[in-house]
Amino acid sequence: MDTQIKILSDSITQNGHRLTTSRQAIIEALVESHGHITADELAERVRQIAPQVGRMTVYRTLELLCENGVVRPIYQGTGAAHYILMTDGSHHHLMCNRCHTVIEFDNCFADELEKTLSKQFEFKVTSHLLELHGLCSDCAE
Amino acid sequence: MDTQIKILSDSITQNGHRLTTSRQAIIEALVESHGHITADELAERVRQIAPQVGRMTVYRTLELLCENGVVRPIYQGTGAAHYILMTDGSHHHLMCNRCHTVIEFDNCFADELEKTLSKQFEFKVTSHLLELHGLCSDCAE
DNA sequence: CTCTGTGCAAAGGATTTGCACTACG
DNA sequence: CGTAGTGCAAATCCTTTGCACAGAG
Repeated sequence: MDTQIKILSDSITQNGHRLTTSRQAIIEALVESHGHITADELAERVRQIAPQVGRMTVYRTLELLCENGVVRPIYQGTGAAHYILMTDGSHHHLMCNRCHTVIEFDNCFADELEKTLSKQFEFKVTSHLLELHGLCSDCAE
Repeated sequence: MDTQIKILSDSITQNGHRLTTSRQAIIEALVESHGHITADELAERVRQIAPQVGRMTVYRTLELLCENGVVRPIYQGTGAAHYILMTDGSHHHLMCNRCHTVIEFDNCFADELEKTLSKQFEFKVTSHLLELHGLCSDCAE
């Protein structure tokens, strides 16, 4: 089984919720999309593998995954929330302030910082999101 | 003049836009709020110092400031976007996945990373947002 | 004067809620 | 069996748009 699917599924069962077939389909479609997707777009994808799943279930499942800290909604341009996967415990991207292009990158320098802050604020840190903002080469003219 | 107000104001004029009295009032109210505020809440505050300013102008000014990279909308809990100030070139906070409490902290370790990535992706990085996620002491039970 | 910015009202979307029904454990 | 989950439709809330007017340069 795909590691990400397992992490997302486990986050649901570990919090005392049921892993229904609808939720499984949603998780599967979400992982396949690699994130950066809106709830509606995800609902669309889910319908292709499980036509009976309604938009509402997608919204509610995403909310649940957000609570579990394995997914995070962000503003990417305008309008609807885009959901990104936090299953690796971190997510890093560059975002253009003008055209809202997103470029993901890998970097894991914040592990130590997580520990320090966990103690300082009595906060159980489980993941982080690092967004760098600026202008892409096109928008910088 | 307050440094943050100056940075926000300059971001408007430097991009060829006008610094009207409405925009000045919005910027002033935004800085006073210290960010983490919704557009509607900000409009409310603005009305207290400049009653003629409409909600629309607040939305449009915030959008402008986002384009300029000095403000960033984030999902903080549910519903409306919360706007945070990026006037220092960075913003760091902890956010609880359950109750959405936010704790800000200071840290500037990402400067070098900004330079590296700027070159690697031909991206003019001007600011960053680091969000650590997890559970606050209350929600961890 | 000209063109950007503003305000209103209405439109357009996205998200949430209420409720009866289904199905997992 | 009982409770958590689902789906629909409606409601609600947030954001955007169209347009005529005001104000800055």
